[in-house]
Amino acid sequence: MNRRTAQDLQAAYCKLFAHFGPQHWWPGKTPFEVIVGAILTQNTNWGNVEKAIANLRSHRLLSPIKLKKISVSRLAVLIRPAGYFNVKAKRLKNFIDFFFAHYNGSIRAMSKKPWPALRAQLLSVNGIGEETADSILLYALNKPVFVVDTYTRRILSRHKMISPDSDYQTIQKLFMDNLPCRRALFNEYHALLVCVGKQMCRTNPVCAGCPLKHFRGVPC
DNA sequence: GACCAGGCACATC
DNA sequence: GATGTGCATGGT
Repeated sequence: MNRRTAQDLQAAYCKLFAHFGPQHWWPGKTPFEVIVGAILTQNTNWGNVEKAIANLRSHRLLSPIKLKKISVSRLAVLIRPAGYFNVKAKRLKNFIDFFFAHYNGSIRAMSKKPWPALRAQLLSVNGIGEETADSILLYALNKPVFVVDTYTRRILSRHKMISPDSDYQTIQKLFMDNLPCRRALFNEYHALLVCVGKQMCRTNPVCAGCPLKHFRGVPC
């Protein structure tokens, strides 16, 4: 653990939490719905994902067994609003196949697997990368794993806590080595980073009202 | 009409 | 190993 880094990460968290308050993530009704959302939200606005999930719900398809039975082409039509619908339909199906092959479609059974081993398994599924795997572990299965996304990288890079080309695991390790290993903290912190990231200007270095303004001597 | 959004896999060099 | 590209909708 690096004392300065730990202090900075904790200070940033406090600023974000004081400004935005609790985010109550992930916005999914069940662990399975969280997993579906994690795959559908890849490089996509969450609002579009909600439309796709609403379609699945209105057709009563938001269950492992129903998605197991549906064809990829019909699934693609239903998730169309989420974008990349052909790719994502295959990815959802890949996950479902994996889910039944290893855990008989049971969240409880999957959750019993030690998370480092489960993470490796998830990464072997075509269409599940590091962020999606970690989102599933943290938000669907309540494992103490930090999720790194575009916003996390952008914010830490701007405040000179990482170099812009740091890889996923380096950034994840920064958080996990320097914060208490608490699921609730990792959950809230990532949600808060997304929250501030959404309103952060990507070009203008000074954002009025940003809770991280001048954090570590950087305008915002 | 351009730009962007809570990535990932694959081809190419 | 690093870099580039395809995938696609909907909001601003």
